[in-house]
Amino acid sequence: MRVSTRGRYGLRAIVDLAINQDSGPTPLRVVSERTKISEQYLEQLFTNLRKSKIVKSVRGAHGGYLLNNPPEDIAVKDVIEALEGPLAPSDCVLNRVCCDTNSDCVTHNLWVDVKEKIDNYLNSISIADLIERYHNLSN
Amino acid sequence: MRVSTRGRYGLRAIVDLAINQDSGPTPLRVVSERTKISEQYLEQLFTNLRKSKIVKSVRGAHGGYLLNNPPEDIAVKDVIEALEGPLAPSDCVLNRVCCDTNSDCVTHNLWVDVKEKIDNYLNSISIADLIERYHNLSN
DNA sequence: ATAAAACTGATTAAAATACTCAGATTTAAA
DNA sequence: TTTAAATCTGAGTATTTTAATCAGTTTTAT
Repeated sequence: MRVSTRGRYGLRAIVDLAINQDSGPTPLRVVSERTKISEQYLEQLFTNLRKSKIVKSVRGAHGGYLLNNPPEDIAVKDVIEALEGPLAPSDCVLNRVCCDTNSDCVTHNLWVDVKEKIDNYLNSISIADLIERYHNLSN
Repeated sequence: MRVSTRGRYGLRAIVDLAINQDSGPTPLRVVSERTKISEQYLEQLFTNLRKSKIVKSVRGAHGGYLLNNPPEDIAVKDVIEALEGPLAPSDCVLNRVCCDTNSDCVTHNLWVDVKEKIDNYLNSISIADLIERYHNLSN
């Protein structure tokens, strides 16, 4: 039940962008320095984030990435799904094929419910929430 | 965010045992026939289930496995943890090392909270619940 | 004795993950 | 108009994890 590095690193990168969004587009070189995530891996992740409209890019010199929406309007779930696809504790949650018994599976609805719980929670937390909660800890 | 086949198969096997618990110890050969899970893979899984006291074994001819507690008292979480270890969306939930930035990580508490949500839910559902809900569907 | 079963530990094949590499394209600024 | 900084693209690779098998040994009812 792990979230892969794609999702975890990508989320940290988006938080980094959010914290520094006032100073114009941020190049991945800078995100990489601050987060210690390799620039080339970030490039791969940002391809997905751009296609999912989480970020927009500015090409060429002095370019970089910007959040497409204010941090309050970006849910953690949006970021994770952009990078990993739909969350599924079991494949059967997506394709309905649970097991090889040719009967309805006793555990199918459990996995559907688990997905729903996680989806709801990750959808209820925004990037702004993450940053705010983090700041409150230091008080 | 997937539960591996260990957890998913193991859970189905435990449900199978629960449904047939009145007829004495069930050999894995029979569980294998009913669930279509390979007997050898089941053996591997039941080693963990026995060590975690979810099941008890009866060795020798006419032996097999029995649930160690009534299905009402076995939580789905117990079974999954026996087979996969503690659930952790990110390793940092278990070992506290989140990222390479040498500062507290903005996302750490998110993963702690996600673990807690899933743990609580899986702990609230018993094997008896699974079976009951399944039967209610067929009405 | 024999057969049925649990038990043990090693090994292997396949899939997923976590990256890196080698460039091509775009664009601000010197 | 060259240069450098950046995004963009698609492939390639090494590692790790997962899923499963294999080859036995031990226990016990009949």
